[in-house]
Amino acid sequence: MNDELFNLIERLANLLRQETRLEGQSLGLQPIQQEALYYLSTCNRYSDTTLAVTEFLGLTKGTVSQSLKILESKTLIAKVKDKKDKRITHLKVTEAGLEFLMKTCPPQKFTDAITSLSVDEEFETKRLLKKVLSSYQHATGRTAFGVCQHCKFNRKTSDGILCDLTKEALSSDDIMLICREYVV
Amino acid sequence: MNDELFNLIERLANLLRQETRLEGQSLGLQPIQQEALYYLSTCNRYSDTTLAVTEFLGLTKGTVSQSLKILESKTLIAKVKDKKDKRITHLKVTEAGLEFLMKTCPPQKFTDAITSLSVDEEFETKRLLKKVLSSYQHATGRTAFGVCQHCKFNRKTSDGILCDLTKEALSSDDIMLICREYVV
DNA sequence: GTATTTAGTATCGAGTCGAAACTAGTTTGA
DNA sequence: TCAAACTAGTTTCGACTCGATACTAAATAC
Repeated sequence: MNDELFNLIERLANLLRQETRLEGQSLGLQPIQQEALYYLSTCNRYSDTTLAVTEFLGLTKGTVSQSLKILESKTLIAKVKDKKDKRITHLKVTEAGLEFLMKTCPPQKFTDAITSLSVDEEFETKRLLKKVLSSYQHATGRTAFGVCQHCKFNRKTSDGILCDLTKEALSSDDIMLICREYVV
Repeated sequence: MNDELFNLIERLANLLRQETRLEGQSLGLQPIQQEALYYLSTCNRYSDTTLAVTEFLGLTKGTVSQSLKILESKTLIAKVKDKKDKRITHLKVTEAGLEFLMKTCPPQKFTDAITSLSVDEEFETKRLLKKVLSSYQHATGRTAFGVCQHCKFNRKTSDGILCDLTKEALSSDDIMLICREYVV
């Protein structure tokens, strides 16, 4: 069976989606809305826009705009206009949004299931899946979405950490977040 | 980050879903319809019913009934009434259905991406994901859906292979398929 | 021989989705 | 400099997903 890996990922994703659907019922949140919320809690200030969410989820911007509108109406995120570029709206996860994520993400039973792996096995699983994801993203020509500190543009200077792309200073918290401009 | 593994699976699944959506356009097939079709091509005669598909995909039977109706209307599957139990309808993948799956499943770019793994790595990835899936299925109390020949009820006798649950004879092709009654 | 259970279908309303048309702000370049 | 091209985001449309609920028909229980 050459398609076993495909099958395994699909099935894990189906279970995950199902549990996510259940977890979202308390607030009336759909799985995709929770995914968007989760992404927004992990990304940096260059990547917290409608378009970045669109790229991350691999949907169209009209669709994503709808989902974000619902998240805003439930006050799980807040829209903040960009100071410099008035076209851009930053999406900030609110306290209520973070609280929801803390409770539900990742789903409890998934976390339980992971404990069946040893520490080494868990590490190895992550490493292997990262490799597959990276190749797959490359094959589909999609934005990579990596962690800031591992990016080509991330530069440590005597004054602190700098993004060579935006020429802005970055804090040690900043560089832990996901960036849509990530380049290996 | 404790939720890294969760994130990786979600992202792989999103990419997969996107490519599946694209592949399905030629026949106007939605991702979930393709998943049902694919499942039906891999399952045995005890597991090719609406209810089995429902359990496999983790949805409700009403929803699945709709998707299967569409697959039937496109003559990708055919409904065959069970001889013994007239409530049961078996869902058989047609030639056209198999042809579509051959072309599209698993998606080409995913298959390409897998080649970035060595043979050993691919084997190890499968082993680890199987372990996670198995634990996760157990945690959620879902049907296991395993391959017939590895099932507790599968018994090799001098006369051939037997299912101890249904007491029916199985062929060597039969025991390669997925069964909803699978028990470790 | 009625009551319960099981397999599957039909219908509803809320939400997802892509496509396309739209507004508004920014950049480009003659 | 200022119109054209581009970019970020929204709105609307129609097809589809999804769970919930109510339904039909057949099998089983007792």
